[in-house]
Parts: sequence; structure tokens; C-alpha cells
Amino acid sequence: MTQEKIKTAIRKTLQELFNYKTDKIELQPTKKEFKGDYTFVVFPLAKELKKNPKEIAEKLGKNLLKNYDFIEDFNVIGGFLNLNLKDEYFIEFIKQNYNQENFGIQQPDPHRKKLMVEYSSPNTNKPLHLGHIRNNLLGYSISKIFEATGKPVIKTQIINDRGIHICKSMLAWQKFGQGETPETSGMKGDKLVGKYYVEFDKHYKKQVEELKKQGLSEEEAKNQAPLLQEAREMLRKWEAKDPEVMKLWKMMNEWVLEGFKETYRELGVDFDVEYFESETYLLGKKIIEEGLQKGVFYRKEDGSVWIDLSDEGLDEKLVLRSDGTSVYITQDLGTAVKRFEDFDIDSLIYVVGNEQDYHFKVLFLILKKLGYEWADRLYHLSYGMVELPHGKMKSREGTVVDADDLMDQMTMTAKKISEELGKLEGFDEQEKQKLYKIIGQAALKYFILKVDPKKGILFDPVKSIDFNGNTGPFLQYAYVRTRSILRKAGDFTPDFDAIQLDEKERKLTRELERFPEIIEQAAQMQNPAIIANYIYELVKMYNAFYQSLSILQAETPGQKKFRLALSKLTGTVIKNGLELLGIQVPERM
RNA sequence: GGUCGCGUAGCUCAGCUGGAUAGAGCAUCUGCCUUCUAAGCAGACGGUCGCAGGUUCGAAUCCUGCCGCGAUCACCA
Repeated sequence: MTQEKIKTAIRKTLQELFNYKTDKIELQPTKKEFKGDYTFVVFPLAKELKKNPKEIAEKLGKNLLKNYDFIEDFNVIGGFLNLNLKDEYFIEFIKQNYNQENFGIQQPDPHRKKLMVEYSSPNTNKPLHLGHIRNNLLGYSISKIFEATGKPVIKTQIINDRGIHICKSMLAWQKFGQGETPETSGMKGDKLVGKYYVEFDKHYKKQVEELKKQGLSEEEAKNQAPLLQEAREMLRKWEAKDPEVMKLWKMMNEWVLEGFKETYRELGVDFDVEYFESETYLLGKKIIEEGLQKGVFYRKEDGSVWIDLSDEGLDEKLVLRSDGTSVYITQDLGTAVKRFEDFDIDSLIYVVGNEQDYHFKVLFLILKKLGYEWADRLYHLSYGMVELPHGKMKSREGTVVDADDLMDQMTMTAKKISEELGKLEGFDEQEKQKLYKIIGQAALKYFILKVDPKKGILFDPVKSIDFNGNTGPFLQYAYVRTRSILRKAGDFTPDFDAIQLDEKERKLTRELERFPEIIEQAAQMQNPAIIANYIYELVKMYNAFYQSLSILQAETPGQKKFRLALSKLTGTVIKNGLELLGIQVPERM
């Protein structure tokens, strides 16, 4: 990176002047109130060198100015050394990069060990909802971001296609479905199955009420309701591979998966490998055996197996039931190990909501105690819940926002706003439809990804989506303008004459320079919001530049070319940045 | 109750691993479409960074305590 030039210069000079060695030089863009392009803070050095910060800064500045020709000037305020760079420094950077479509984006290096990202991982008893959307967007985006740093990524999910909740929809369908299928009902498969999950709950509640009237306690009634008993029986049969149950299970699972596929496609996310819980739920028992031998676990009198994590500030945790069957964490132990066996990976990110923070803490700790060396390269990308103005989403109470419905709604909103503004008038119907979708998706995705994952989101489906300000469509629009200006200008060659740069041009260039660094940072912190907010900053600067400096009517040809190049690179960064968020960008709008 | 997370403008959020006078958008008000797309730009208004201490040249940022909100503490997943 070009910025490295400055850092290296500072590093060298510090060593020459004070015999002070350091690897990390932190450079920050100079605040607009002060003169300069980059600021180096010398306070931290003052202590170590036992010298007055101002003195250090002055000396450093003088030597930099003397020895490096890209430095124009410097000034010192307190312990801040503000460096003024020559125009050539910025021009050189633009010249090098303006034509690079992949600016900032690296190709995954096949020689590096891979990273696995697990996300989505739905249950097959109901459709995807708003919460899954946040999960999917985060998972997909973080995968893209890592790839852009050169790390190869395997995207995966584990489909929870087994268990009592699945049996509930199956049972309800069997009892009340009258042979209804996605074809006969015209419903999407996941919606149909979800309908019977709700149906189960309705009838179940009724039964519980009746039992309570007969004098049973709440708890007894819930436990003894015939429907639940039947569902449990069905689960037992499933585990015994009863052919009837298996057939039903396979059929309904296929319906759901077909439905998911469609939702994923609409959302623009995908997976490289899929795991199914029905195939992996028995894994992990071997690991328990292993752990018992190593003395990591212990067995209680009733046969259940536990781990004591109290010296880590956690509790005792069950890892195997007294009847020898596995619990959630047993399976997760098993699948984690399996993944490292199946693939050439060195780390694994789980994208899972923050209600499972504790679970993953325990999971990682156990794996560490078992001695897996990769255990400290497991990460939980934890994110906050999405809440609605009315409160929480509850699938049984019908207060969920369905993923498909939401996406449709976004397309409609995009259409409405576009029509009101009279945009897209020259486009034919097919192009329009495509654009509505792209714009609606951008609004939704950006709205969710721009906030820090660990924070909760308040999502108001009607009000919260806007196309002004810090939104997806705003950024798309900015990109489209960079394209339009290049179309007008036609081809140009990069022979920038000696020109003087405007303050806005310098600022924009300085911002562009940061892009590769920002990607690195977003990957490191596992936070796509860093990219989102960076692009927004960039676009604000671009708009200011665009609006107030005439690009095509620049005073000199060199200036015009420079501005065009600046426009082009800005467009590239917007595009690449948005694509890291899984947001498409149109050529025109 | 224990543990974890969050608390920044009326609202929604930034604030990059401690830096200079705290930043956007929405909302409210004022300007700017005959010149590259006004889904835009320029400006005004708006702050005890939950509260109280501490660490230091310097704290929204780190530490401690308290208050508020949320999650979690199952032989559920």
C-alpha cells in the first residue's frame, strides 16, 4: 500500500534519530481543523525516549522533510506531527490504481489453509424469517470479506432436520393435512410445513387447556397432552428408522429444503457444503469416550457424563445423558471435529445469535481441554436479536416477519419510490423489475449490515427502510453516477499533467487509499459494518467532490483526467465494497 | 441471584485497539436543478457520551462500583 511509504519513512527516521525501533506506526488522517494530510502522534514516544514530545516531533518532521521527496511540509501542534504530502504522492497513487477493477480485493490463495464459516443452519419445521436474514447476511458477507483478504473460505450450514420439533409438523400434517402438498396447495414447501407446525401448536394448546380443566397442573397437562405423546412416539420411531415415518420425514424435508433454496437464491447467499443433523447427531459420543479416558469428563452414578468448568468461572455442564444419548453440545463437539477432519481448514467461524454466547464459550473450552490445537481458532460471530416495534418475534404467535414476504415488500417499496421520483423512466419493463429488486435488496441488506453485529436491531418494516442518507440505494446511486460520467467522457489515458490538487481531491484520494486496510480490519474484527460505514464516508466525500468540482469542464486536460480517474476508482471501491456486503450494483438507475 | 452484552443528539446509528473543538442520516428550518443523474449538495438547530470514582500528558474508548435494558444460567436445540 502506498501509505506504507510514509510509515516506513517514519520508522527509519525514528531509528536513525533516536535509535528507536518499532513495527507499528500508526498514522491517522489529519483532522480537518488542522493543516496536513496525515498525522503522526508522538506522545507515546515521549515517555519511552524521555524527551519533550514537541521536540521529538520537530526533529522528526525536519528529517522527514529533508530525506523524503514526497513530503511537502510539516507542522507540529503539541505532540501531533502533521505531515503535508506533495501532490505527486496522491497522483501517483491514483495513476497506479485507477484502472484496477479489483482494487483492494485479493484472490483467495489456494495454498493457504481454509476458513470455514457456518451460518444460517435453520430448522426444517418452519420458513426463514427476519432473524435468519441477519444471520445469512452476516455469514455471507464475512465470508466474502475474508476471501478478499486472500483467505480461502468454505461456506457451510448444518440443517437441523431432526428432533421433536420436526415430528410436530409431521404429525400435524398427517392428522390434519388431508394429503396436501406444495403442488396441490400452491404454497411454498417451507410455508406449507410451517403451517402445520402452527397447526400442531393450536391443537396442542387446546388439549392442554382441557386437561387443566380436568384438574391437572399446568406442567402435568403440558407433559401428558396426547399430541405431544404422539410426537414423542414418532421421534422414537424415527430413531428406529421406521419405514413409514422415514418416508413422511423425507418427503416433508424435501418440501422445506426446496423452499429454503428459493429463499437463499432470492437473498443471494449460498453454501459450498451442507451438513445434516440427521447424519451427524450421533457424532460426538466417541469424543466423550475419549474425554473420559483423558479425565476431562467424569461420570456420575446415574451414568450421565459431565465436565466441571467451575475453575474457569463457569458451571458444571452435562455432555451425555444418563440414557447415553447426546445433547446439543455433544453433537457440536462431534461436528467440529468432523469438519477439521473433512477439510483442510485451520479455523472456523460460527455465525449464531448472542443467546448462545454461553454455549459457544463452553464448547470452545471443552475442545481446548480435549487438546485440539485448533480450538483457539474457533470464533463465535455473535449478533444481537432483531426486534420489532411491537416487541419480540414469536413464531407461534404469528409475529414473525417472513423472509420472503419482507423481500417482496422491499421490491414493492423500491418500485413505489422510484415511480414517485420519476426515476427509471427510460427503462423497459424487464429492466425496471430487475432494478426494483436490486434496489430493494440493497436497502434491506445495507440496513441490517451497517449496524454493529453485537448490537440489537430495532426493525420497523414500514418506517425503517429509507432511500435517503446512509442507505443502500444511496450508495448504489453514487456508483451509478461514477459510471455515467465515465460513459460521457469516453476513454482516457493516464498521462496526468502537472496539476495542482484541490483540497477535496486530496481528501477523496486519502480515503480511497484506506480501502485495503479497511477490509483487513473488517475481517480481523469480523464486522461487515466497518465496510458499510467506510463506503458511506467515502460516498459523502465523493458527492461533495462531484457536486462542487466540474469534472468534464476541468480547467486543464490533466485535471480533467485526474478527476475522471478519481471518479473511476471511487466507483470501483463502492462497487467492491458493496459486493463484500453481498449487495449488487446496477450500471444505471 | 451468578455470568455475558448493550447504554452517544428527539429518533436510527458511526466514532478505526486511548488522541486535537464528539460525527452522520432521519425529523425541523434556510439556500441550490438551463451545465456530468437533486435517490444529491451547502448551511442552521440539536450532546452532562447512563451516573460516580480511578488510571495518565490526554478517556465516549481502559479499570472499579452503581443504575437501566437485554440475553443466558435445562438430562431443549
